[in-house]
This record gives sequence, C-alpha cells and structure tokens, in this order.
Amino acid sequence: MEKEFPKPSVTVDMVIFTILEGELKVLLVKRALEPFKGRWAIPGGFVRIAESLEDAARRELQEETGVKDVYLEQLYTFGEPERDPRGRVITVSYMALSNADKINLSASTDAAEAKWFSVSELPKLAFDHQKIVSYAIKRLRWKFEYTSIAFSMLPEKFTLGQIQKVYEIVFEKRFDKRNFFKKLHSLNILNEAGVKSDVPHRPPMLYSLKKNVPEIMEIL
Amino acid sequence: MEKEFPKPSVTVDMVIFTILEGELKVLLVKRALEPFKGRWAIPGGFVRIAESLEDAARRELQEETGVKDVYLEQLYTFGEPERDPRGRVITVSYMALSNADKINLSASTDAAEAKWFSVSELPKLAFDHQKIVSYAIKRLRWKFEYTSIAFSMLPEKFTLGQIQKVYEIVFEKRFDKRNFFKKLHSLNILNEAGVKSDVPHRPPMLYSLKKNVPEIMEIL
DNA sequence: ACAAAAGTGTTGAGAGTACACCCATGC
DNA sequence: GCATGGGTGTACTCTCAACACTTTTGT
Repeated sequence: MEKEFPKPSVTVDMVIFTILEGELKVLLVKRALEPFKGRWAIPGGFVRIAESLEDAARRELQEETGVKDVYLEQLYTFGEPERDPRGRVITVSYMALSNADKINLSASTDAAEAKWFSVSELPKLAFDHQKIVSYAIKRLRWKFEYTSIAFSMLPEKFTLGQIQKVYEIVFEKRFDKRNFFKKLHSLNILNEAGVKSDVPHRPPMLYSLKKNVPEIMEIL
Repeated sequence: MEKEFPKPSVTVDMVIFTILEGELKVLLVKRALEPFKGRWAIPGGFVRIAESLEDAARRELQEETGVKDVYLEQLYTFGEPERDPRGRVITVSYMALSNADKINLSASTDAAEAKWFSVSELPKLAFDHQKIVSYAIKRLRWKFEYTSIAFSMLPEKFTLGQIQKVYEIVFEKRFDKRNFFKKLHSLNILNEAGVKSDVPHRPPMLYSLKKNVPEIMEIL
C-alpha cells in the first residue's frame, strides 16, 4: 500500500438477455472505433471515478437500452493483461435480464447500432466478449434452476404457459406441463391475477409473483 | 472509449481458509499503516500492471503464507466509491482453501503479524473486509455442497472420518456417518490408499481423490 | 477390560418423472 | 366443428433421512 503503481483502466461490460421470437437473445452493439472497429461487442464502458460498479452498469444499461429497472447481477471480473490491445483494462461483467416489451432500442442514444442476437447465432465478438457471454449463459441457466429470476423476463402478469416457455427456451428442452405446473404451485410463490381473455382458445389464468419471494429456492 | 477517465486503483484481497483446532479459520494480517493502522484485515495488495488478477492473488498468497498450490477462486468485485478512505480502490476478492499442514506462517516475509482467526470470533476488520469474509463463507458452504473442493483442505491421503469432520466444521452441524459414507461411495470419486495404522483404535482405511474429478457434482 | 473411532443395512417419506385426455374459447 | 393452447391425476422410481450395534486396535 506504500507506493503508487501504474493503474489499470476499469470498465463494466454487460450481457443483456431477453426472450424474443421464441429465442434467447443477447444485445450487441457495433463498435464505431478501433480496436475491433465494426465488430460486434457487448455494451459497456468505463467506470467513473465516483460511481459504484453497479451504478456504472445501470448507467450504461440505460444509455444502451433506455431501460431502468431490470434484474442486474455481477458475474465475474476479467483481467488478463492482454485482453484489450489498448492497454491494461480490467472489466467487471454483469448480466441483465429484461422483458423485451420494456425495451426500446431505437431510443438509445449511445450506440450507433444495437441489435438482438440469438445466443445460438452469435457473430464473432470483440475482445474476450465471447468468453463473457458464455460465462453469462452458464450463470443464467444455473440461476434459472435455483432461483426465481426467470420472472424478471416476463410482464407483471403472466400465464403458466409463458413461464414454461421461458424455461424451455433457456434450457433448450421441453418440460412436462403437469410436472412443471405442479412444481410451481408447490413453491407457493404465485398469486392468481385474473384471466387473460383476448386469446383464440380457452382463457388462461394469469398469475403474478408474490412479493418478497426469497431469491434462492430451488425452482426446478 | 474516447477520452481518458481518472483511473481507480485495483487490488486483490483474499480470504484464506483452513481447518485448525477443529474450527474453520481465516488468515488475517495486522495493518502496519494508516488507514486502519493496527486493525486486522484480510491479506491483499495492488495488482501490477502486467500481471493477471489470478497471478496477483497467487503472488500475494505466497508472500503472506509461503504456499503455492492451493485452491483459488475469484469471488466478487467490490467497488463502492467510499470503501477505501484513501481514494477509489476497487478490489477483486478471492478465496483460497488450504490444508493447514502446508502453511508456515512464520516464513512469511510480508506481514508483520499474521494470525488464524476462527470465523466465529473475528475481530473488527478494516475497510469492508467483514463483508468480503461473510461473502466468502457463504460461497464456501455453497461450493462444499455442490463440488469436491473440500478435499483441498485435506492431505493427499485421508480417512472418511476426516472428510466428515471437515464438512461438519464448515456447516456447523453433525452428519450421520452411514449416510455420509454411503453418499461418498456412490459418487465414485475415491480410491483406496492403504490403511492408517498409527492410531489408538481400529485402523481406518485411507482414501485419495481420483484424478480428473469434475468440479461440479452434487456432493451432499 | 476398557476406551475410541471404524465400519456397516434397512425402512419410510417425499420428490421427481413418465404419461393422456377433456375443456373453453375464437374463428 | 375445428384449431389452439389450457388445465388436470396417478403410479413408479429414486433419493434422502432416521436409526444402533459390532469390530479392531492401543493401553
């Protein structure tokens, strides 16, 4: 702690997930500058000197997507000396989950070009962003299994079918409807919230997530 | 990415666990300088400009404990602007697990005073180190439940009784011997490795961990 | 012989998994 | 009346938890 060392730069980078067109998507922005000019990258930026890491992540998130209240979770800090050709840049990565309806990409001011990509069809990414995205997908699956974060990708009121579909997309496999609903009911985390009646078939029950549901609780 | 921002400092701080005297212990060092002079803190230091985060952690670890090969895992990055009164310091925290036999505290060159503290009797810590230690304990328990990291706190050859004791210390509760051994056997991760014969009772079988055991695998 | 830890099976409860049919609505 | 997703129960398997006595050694 005695002497001054040359300092690295610190950034936050974010893997923003949503469900769109029946697929798990990640938001990418096209880099306008060197290095990796023209390549796709996950959104991020430098941490300001007086702002917390999470504040930096939320600020960047809002600049890119216009969204304020999303689930946000720190993932991992990547700090290989060679990860950025411009010099030493350590990045603290975050993942964000959002409900596609809330996001208005065109309103974003920052990035010249931002686009949703299916996780199964990602382009070549800048820096070590591929590694960050892979890590985020693992964490996402893990969290889906053990917590209720899935609900942050749904509107306030949702049907059981919608939840099941989100799980099926994230895990890339089908679940048995009866077992899935049985499990959800036994967890006792849902409130009934009317019925959805503008559908061309039997009107499904709507549910909302109970308040103060503890985060860790073994969903599947 | 356009302009230069004032840069924060980046440190690594480590929560080093071991089992000693039947208790879970954490290594603390007494701070020789302000701020928090005289307070206990977890060991750590600045990340050098050309070294990776993990290299920095291993270097500090060796300076403090003289130990090279330990289990090391990144935990979380703490970056509240006010966490260090000297200015903006972001710390990447790690946890290390070691087998007490391998550590020789007196050989450490760096810290004036280093001592093992039971996690149940920690003194007031410097900075936000209490938060880091609490986080590390949670992660430790979690990893014990789902992976085989416990074995890195044991010598190469160990008895079933020793493993069980480590689990009992970490979880602060007793397990049923038969169920515990049954579970371990069913995982098929142990090799028999002779018997321990210098004991004043029936000689227990020794075991060693199989090579290439996958890290995640539902232990308990 | 006694102290100390090692070793070993069975039973019951609960959770997970597999599986198929009828229902209510819009068109 | 037909297409579409909604909604529901039972049987089997497997895992987890509870539980007590005998064995082998050193002293």
